[in-house]
Amino acid sequence: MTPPLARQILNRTLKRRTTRRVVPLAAPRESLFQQVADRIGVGIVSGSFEIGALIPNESDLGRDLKVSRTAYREAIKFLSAKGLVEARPKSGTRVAARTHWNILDPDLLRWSLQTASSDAFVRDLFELRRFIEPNAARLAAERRTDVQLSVIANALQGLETREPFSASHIEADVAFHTAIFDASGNAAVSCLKSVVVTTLHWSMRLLHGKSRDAFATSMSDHRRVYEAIANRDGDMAHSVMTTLVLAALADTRAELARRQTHVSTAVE
Amino acid sequence: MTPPLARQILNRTLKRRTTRRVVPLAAPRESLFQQVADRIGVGIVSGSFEIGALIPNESDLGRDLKVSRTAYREAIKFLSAKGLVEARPKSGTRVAARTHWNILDPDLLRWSLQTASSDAFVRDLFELRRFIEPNAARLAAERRTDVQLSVIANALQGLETREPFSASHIEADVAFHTAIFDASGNAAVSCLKSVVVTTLHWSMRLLHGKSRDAFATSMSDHRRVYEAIANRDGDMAHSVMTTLVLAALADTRAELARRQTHVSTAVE
DNA sequence: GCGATTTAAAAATCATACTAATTGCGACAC
DNA sequence: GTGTCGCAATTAGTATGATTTTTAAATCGC
Repeated sequence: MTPPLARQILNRTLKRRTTRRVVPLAAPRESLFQQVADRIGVGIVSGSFEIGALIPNESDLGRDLKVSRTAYREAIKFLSAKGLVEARPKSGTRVAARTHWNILDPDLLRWSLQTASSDAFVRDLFELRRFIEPNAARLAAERRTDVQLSVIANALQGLETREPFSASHIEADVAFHTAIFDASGNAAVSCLKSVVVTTLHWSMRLLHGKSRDAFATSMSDHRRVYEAIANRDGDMAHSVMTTLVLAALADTRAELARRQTHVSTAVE
Repeated sequence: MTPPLARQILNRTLKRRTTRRVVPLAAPRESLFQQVADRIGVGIVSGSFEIGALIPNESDLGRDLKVSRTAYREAIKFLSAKGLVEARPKSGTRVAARTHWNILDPDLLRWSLQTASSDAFVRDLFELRRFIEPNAARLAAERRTDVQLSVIANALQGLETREPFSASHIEADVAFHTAIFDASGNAAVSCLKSVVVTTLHWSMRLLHGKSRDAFATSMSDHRRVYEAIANRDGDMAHSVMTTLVLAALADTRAELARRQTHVSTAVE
């Protein structure tokens, strides 16, 4: 008895195979296995596939999705590399326990971003960011090269000139924080930049257009971080970045709480 | 022109396919694709495959390893999920740039552990650990349940009763640090436990049998961390854990420097 | 030279056959 | 009834060949 819910979700929109495939206009043409991996990945992260649930077996799912076993299996291997699924002969392929998930993996974070994430997960990621990013800023202040500094400077300029809450603004924001991680000179710390990028996207989406004075404060904080790094003042960089992260967290949590209240009120 | 070095390395010991496969006595019988993934993974992490180097193409490598294209391709997908390789038609499958590697992935860390890691990488991981683990200890102190505390207590007892530098001692050490991450109540932070585990293994391997007084200090630090968590004293947990990590880093770096000196002297 | 077109190499996908491992059930003994 | 052993069914794993798609590079035309 395969879970009908899962199958429905998978079935919904995935492109059907045609002998001569229609070229989607100006689409990047993601590979087939990757579409399958994305779909199942999102399904798992979003909770449509419950923990321990069976993923429809190779022949069934393959037939439903109109993809060959090869594509299906490669998707599964891709997911198993991220700890999302575990396959065993006879028993089948199951969604692994959450503790096995490599939730800091960039793909997983991207999938999380696509789903309504739990409040707890948002908190966890912001908490981690708070532990990491101020230290990354300190390292950047201590170790940056001039070239790296100029990359940060460029991003800051973009941040200050772009229309607030526009797509190009968030792009500049991502570039700014990414540049700091790159300048930290620590490959392991740099790996966590995707955590920050994810929280940035959350914040922007939630706070879209709200609190223009909070926005102004944030801009001035960004500039002060830049200046600390330019002056090679590690302590200052650490301190200002801490302020910046805490402010972002506070705004985000406040907005989440507000929505939560609205929902509860609406329900009651 | 395929890189002969890489092929030699891959060729060396991988089990040859036989119609009726010899059962390796008491071996867990890793799947074939996983053996291939491990082998290539170690090859990449260790630097035997240089960045940007071509990995022998499907038919060539498959023939050399005596595995089917299926197994080879699934291994490649597994590795690409960790950002180690990138495949493109016509140009082939290449080792991705280091910045694309997900070096915090448990498998990657395991592979790194199997190879002589660069001094810089050891430093990076210890640095990250220093940023994370004290904060994890603080969270554990603030949020632990009684059950979680008892797990930490058990590990501590193991740590204090086992023979120093024995296999079961390092096992208890890993259990202690792991239990603290589990008690932090933050899934994202918990994901980084493998970083700590890796540094623990490095330390133990390097310091095997040396500095018995440093060892005694470390034991008393562990106990103080436990007590802080038991007393729900977050600041204390943070502070003692910082001391503990810094001491471990100092010991490890001193030993690395000593060996480095010896090598240089020998060479000159 | 520069852009459009062709070409070829390699990965991607499909289909199918076969192998191996694991689980679960049922027979059997106690 | 309870436990153990062995068989059979199910499912993932492996192998192989054919075909399609993608893309880098070479070629051609201007």
